[in-house]
Amino acid sequence: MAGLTCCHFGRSHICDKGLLTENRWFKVTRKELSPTKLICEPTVSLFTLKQIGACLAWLVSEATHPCWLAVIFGLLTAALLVFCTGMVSPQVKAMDVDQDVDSMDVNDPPLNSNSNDEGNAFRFQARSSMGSGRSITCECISRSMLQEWCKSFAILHSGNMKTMRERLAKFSGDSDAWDSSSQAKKIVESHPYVPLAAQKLAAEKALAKRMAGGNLALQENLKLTNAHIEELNHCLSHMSTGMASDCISISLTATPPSAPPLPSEHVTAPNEQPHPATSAAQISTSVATPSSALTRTIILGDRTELTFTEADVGSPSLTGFADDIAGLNRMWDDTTPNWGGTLVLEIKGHPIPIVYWKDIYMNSNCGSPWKLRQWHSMKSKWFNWKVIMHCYHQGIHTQFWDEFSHNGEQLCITKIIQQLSELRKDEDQATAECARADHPSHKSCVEANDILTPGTDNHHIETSGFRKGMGQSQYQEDCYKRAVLYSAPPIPAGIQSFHWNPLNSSKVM
DNA sequence: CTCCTTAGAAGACCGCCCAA
DNA sequence: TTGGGCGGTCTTCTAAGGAG
Repeated sequence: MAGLTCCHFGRSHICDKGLLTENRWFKVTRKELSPTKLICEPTVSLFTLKQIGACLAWLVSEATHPCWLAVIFGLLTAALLVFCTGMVSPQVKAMDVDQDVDSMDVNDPPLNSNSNDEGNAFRFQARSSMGSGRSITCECISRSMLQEWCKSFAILHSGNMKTMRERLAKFSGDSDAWDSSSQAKKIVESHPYVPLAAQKLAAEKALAKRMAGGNLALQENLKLTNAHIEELNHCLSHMSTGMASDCISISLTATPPSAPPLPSEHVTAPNEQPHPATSAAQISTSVATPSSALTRTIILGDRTELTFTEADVGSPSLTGFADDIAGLNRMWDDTTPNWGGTLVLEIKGHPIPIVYWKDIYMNSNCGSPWKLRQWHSMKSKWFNWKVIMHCYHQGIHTQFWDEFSHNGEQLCITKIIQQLSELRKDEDQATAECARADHPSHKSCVEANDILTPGTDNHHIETSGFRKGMGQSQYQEDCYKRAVLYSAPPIPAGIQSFHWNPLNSSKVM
């Protein structure tokens, strides 16, 4: 692969020569696109516009000639025109029909029902004359609504939400009580029964309607935009010197694509042949991008080499692990035996361990940052997870809970994070004390004391070491060295390393 | 209904890096 | 040398849930 960039990825050091430390690879490449992926796509989708955006970003970065800037501006205008005139059709995915079914909010079990949602959902049985033996699934009902329903059914409305859900579900199983309730009638009326077959049929019709191409005005706009883009292409082909093949090639029609998009994936699992080239007809979106597209490659814990583009990376998961640290542990790192392969973030169907997320979303050491905005919104959470997992892996997990329990009950995640923060501060102080103790007589010790005393205005200076991205042990070493530098020139020969253990804050030298 | 607790989001802070 | 951007960490705020 051309342009391979050597970089540091998490705990591993990667270069084009191979694995340096652990079995983590992270490569940034500009992947040559296969000719089959240059086939024009038959409709304008959001994905297409994203591709155009990617092209423009590349062009801006490459443009050195004023004419190029003019072309870029023209393309931007075209993209805006496409978007603002409502010509953008949602990317058609295989799930579309199911999504339409779900949107009906009807009664058969949701097609995409997820057991994980059970905690927030309950089901009215409604096996009575009103409901014809069906059930109604209610999700995301607020506490106040639950209380209101309980009151209207003359059942207890105290307790937590789970209790109320259970009471309501139980109540709905009593057909006599259910039938005699006016509130039940309202609920049934607000959830009209539609058989599953009818749901699917309606969803398919809605999908077909969406894909039908719209009205004449839309068709006209499409033609106009096609003309604009063709014009731009013409300019590009004349202007480009040595880059004739890089022109943007887009064809717009209002006809639906015949198949889902071809992913820009390049996955090579161990002992597995690369995916054969998919036929051009299957490409729903394709822009003949500049001759190369930025990709990254990670080597997963099972040695699977996963190459992906920014477009392959979805939004960060909204997942929280407030009451499921064991679950976090299962999703954190695929090189540990705890890895559960749970799919929270996936790239090309591969579950991505959380430990990789930072570099996938953002790592600018490996090229330009991706998903910077998304990463900013989650980096704080990710940092907390990292700290928790670091501690969780210090010993056996029962030790973790021994430390972070109160009266036999496990602490909540907020408390754990607070305690870990306190532990870090204690460690800072211990390190500073250690340095001062090692060099008590130096004339600069007063300065060292000022700088290395937590709780003072200068404490931020002390903690900055850990902030600058080094691990905790590295930070402690740095902190120690800083103190030594302020007090005496050489670092004592005996010092080799510090091992940070939040549960046992001892310094190993 | 009110108060307390908690999780999560957002952004502030500060040092490091790097290009000009 | 300097200033802007970035990354890591911490703090604050808000919304939702729990409990009396």
